[in-house]
Amino acid sequence: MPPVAAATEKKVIELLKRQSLSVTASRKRILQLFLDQPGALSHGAIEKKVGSVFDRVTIYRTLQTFVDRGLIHTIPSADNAIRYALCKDECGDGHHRHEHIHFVCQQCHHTYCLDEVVTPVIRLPKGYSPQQVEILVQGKCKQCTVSARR
Amino acid sequence: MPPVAAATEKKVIELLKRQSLSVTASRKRILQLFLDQPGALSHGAIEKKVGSVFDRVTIYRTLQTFVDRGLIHTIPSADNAIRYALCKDECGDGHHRHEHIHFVCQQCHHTYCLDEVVTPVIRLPKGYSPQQVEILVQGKCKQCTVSARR
DNA sequence: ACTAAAATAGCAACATAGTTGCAAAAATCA
DNA sequence: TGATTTTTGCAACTATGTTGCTATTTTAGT
Repeated sequence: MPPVAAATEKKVIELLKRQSLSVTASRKRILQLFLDQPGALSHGAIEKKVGSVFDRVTIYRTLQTFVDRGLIHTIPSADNAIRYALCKDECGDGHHRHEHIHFVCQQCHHTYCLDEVVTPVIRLPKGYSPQQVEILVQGKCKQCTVSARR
Repeated sequence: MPPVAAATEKKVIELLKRQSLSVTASRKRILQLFLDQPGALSHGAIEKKVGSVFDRVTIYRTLQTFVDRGLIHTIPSADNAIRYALCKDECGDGHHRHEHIHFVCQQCHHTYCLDEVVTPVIRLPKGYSPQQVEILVQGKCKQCTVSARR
């Protein structure tokens, strides 16, 4: 058995049905990509992984649908490439609840959701009404720190 | 006298010279844009403001130069449009020191640097070495909260 | 102030990212 | 299975960002 078990098709289909989404080849494939690895993916990365099996537009629309249904969430970035990552169960149709921070490795450029790190409460000046807080930490990830030590 | 005094050309030229940058029309104009208003600007917004006086490429390169010299900094976003804002004096050639958070208004889409709000220290799991922390708060800004009350 | 050297701007061409309308194909539901 | 609804693929388009090259401007030395 491989270290990271591949998501079974059954599981993927169940996830889609739970969101009352039609089960299509592109949705199955793209959702599986997210389940099979821990990090975040950009549209470009997905396009590379699935090759030319699906149209660019289909990928854009699939990602948008997943975001709308609360299956994945977007991660802001400083390099003009929006990344997407799986949501926890608390997210659903039309709403997202995320308390975790995002970590971007400056070496391997992977993006991680650090669920164990809770976003602190930010006190704003008068007049500003916060709705959502995004925390983006840049640095060196676990893997890259380890491999640098060798 | 207008409520917000326009940055004088003298001041702009001095700022550029302090960074040992050649004083050119585009640099003067773009730096002035930043000095004349409190918020952040995207490349697109700058392009609209300066009209077709300068080439798109020139604007890109000018912004990049300003970032390199520590005159302005980039603000990550969730909508794939990098914004730039003036730096404080502590930033310089090749390095940026920012402790403030960024606020994006979901109504008027302005981006503000809230210098009075200090970024909290984030404790990461083992293995992750943080280098820089970006905090992005979305919500309703002062202006929009006030005008909604009327 | 003039000139040579260095830096910058503009142009063209290209690459990537994202959107929209519409017709064809596929998925759902009865 | 067949009708209805949803999704896909295609074409075309807009926005965003980059690179190489040449012309122009700026700077610094005289």
